Amino acid sequence: MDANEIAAVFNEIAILLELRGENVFKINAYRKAARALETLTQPLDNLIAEGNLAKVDGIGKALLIKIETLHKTNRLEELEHLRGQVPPGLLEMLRLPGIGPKKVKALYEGLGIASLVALKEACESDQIAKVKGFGPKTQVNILEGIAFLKEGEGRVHRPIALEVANDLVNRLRQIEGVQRIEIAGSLRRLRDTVKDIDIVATLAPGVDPEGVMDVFVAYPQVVHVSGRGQTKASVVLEVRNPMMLSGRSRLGADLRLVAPENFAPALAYFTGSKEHNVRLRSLAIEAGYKLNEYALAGPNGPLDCPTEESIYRHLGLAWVPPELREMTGEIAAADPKAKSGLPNLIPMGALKGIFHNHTTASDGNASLEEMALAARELGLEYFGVADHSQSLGIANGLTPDRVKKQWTEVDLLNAKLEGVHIFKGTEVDILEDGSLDYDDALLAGFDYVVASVHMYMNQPKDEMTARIIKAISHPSVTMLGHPTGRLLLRRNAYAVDLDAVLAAAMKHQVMIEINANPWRLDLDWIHVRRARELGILLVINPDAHATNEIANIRYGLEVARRGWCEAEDVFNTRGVLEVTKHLQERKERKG
DNA sequence: GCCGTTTTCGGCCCGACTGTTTTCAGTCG
Repeated sequence: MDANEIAAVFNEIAILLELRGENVFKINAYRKAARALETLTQPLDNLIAEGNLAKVDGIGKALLIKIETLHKTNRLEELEHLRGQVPPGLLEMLRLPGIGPKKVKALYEGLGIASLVALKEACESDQIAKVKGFGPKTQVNILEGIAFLKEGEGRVHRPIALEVANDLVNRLRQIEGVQRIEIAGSLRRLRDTVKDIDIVATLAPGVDPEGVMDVFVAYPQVVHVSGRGQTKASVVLEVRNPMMLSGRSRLGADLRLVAPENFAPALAYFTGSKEHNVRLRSLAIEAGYKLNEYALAGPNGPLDCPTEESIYRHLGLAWVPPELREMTGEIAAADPKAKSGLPNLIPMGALKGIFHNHTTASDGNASLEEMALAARELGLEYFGVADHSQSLGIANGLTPDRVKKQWTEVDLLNAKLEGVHIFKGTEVDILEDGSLDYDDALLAGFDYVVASVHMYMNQPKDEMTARIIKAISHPSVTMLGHPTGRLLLRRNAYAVDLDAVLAAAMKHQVMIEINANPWRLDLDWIHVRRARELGILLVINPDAHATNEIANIRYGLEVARRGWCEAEDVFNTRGVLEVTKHLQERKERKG
């Protein structure tokens, strides 16, 4: 097993121990070790070979032996023993918001409930409220939680699906006779979560499709083959998913084999969205054609469509990038006669720096220097440090004294490092009443200020809205961090009137963050688009807590593209000189 | 289970919310 797989085992052990009511500090030790494994700076093999694993913080004698056992044998007796003692249904119950190990244990021991299905029935027949420690409110919350989980069921975050899809496609591409092969579907449209993987491929004439299908269904992560024919096969994959308590998730994958001349129509068809396709088909009919997954055909047979561009061209349209095919105005914009055409989308490598990042000073796991160097390594010109502010004790937020020490450190590093400039920032907490977690004098000393909500997320909508607007009205605030607080497939956005917030951001010339953490992606694309239309400047930030999280900016760029952004809509496409000038002028103006 | 110029036991980021109680346990970040 590699480090990530062992980390998943430790996380699973932690959950199982929790359900058994074990010592919480022991449980935390497993979690801490898992996190350490996930963020190793050296390969696990080397650490073991050189006997340096025990030097890693959080890994002691007992866990060292377990790591070595798992690494060597892929098995751990303790895990199997624990799995045998805890009904698997308890793990899914833990996914309910507001339900933790103690409550699950109480329900299991009190009513014998060991699955979400049984729990739902017990709620509906009013049994739960009778258990000690539970009441009518909890019963309602459980039912709402079950409904929420259902909604997200079967969807996985983009990086998880993308990793396995790329691997699968690379494997299929190596088969002799496979000519063109592409990922289609929502993955190609850059959606933040996906339900399944769609792959379209063509074979050279005379190649037997069976051989390709054999490889597809024999892919190691396939756990179920739900269909298999000459042109289409469907499987269910089991993939590693750190977001799930079990560490695993299932998602479907479809492979479609088409004749070479049908490739472009098939790719377009299976890319979707369904609504976009429906509109394209009706345009085809208006033009006297017929469009389906095989061809765009006229009265005299199929038209030559070797590329997607040619299909759109036959319909009198410019090619629409897949990420815009959501039937939100893209077809009208693709008309050459349209007043405003399709956007010139921000290129994937367009960012020159980042602003929202953490270091070991708060809750990051790399030093300021390590983070800045990692940014430089990725070709960025500047790195903004924005550690948490003092009230966020859980994240080791910085007191004013520690802020000033960090400023000194920044100055020293800027004198020393070449090729990367460090900006002094903070992720200051927006307190319950909308005031900020540092005084005005200190705030004025930063190059820029990211303001974010981390506490009191359950405020009523009008209070939350007023709170955020008050915060971004503060003259020192440069950008609003993760504006809605959502966690994809995990937690909904908090109640907030986002349009009112955007209007205030516009008024006060505050930037809005696209948080590129792939588990957040907050602001979402639809609101990115709205912000852009209002003329609000956006900023893409990784919210990195480790050096390897800086590369997450790609997911933020994808959201920006889905939100129709061009390079000029995003602040950090600007170079270090321009950014410095902008931040300075802004401070002088707001003074 | 980890960690230690507190060195082999006794701590382990901790404050606030929610829903249940009638002073608090469980959950969350």
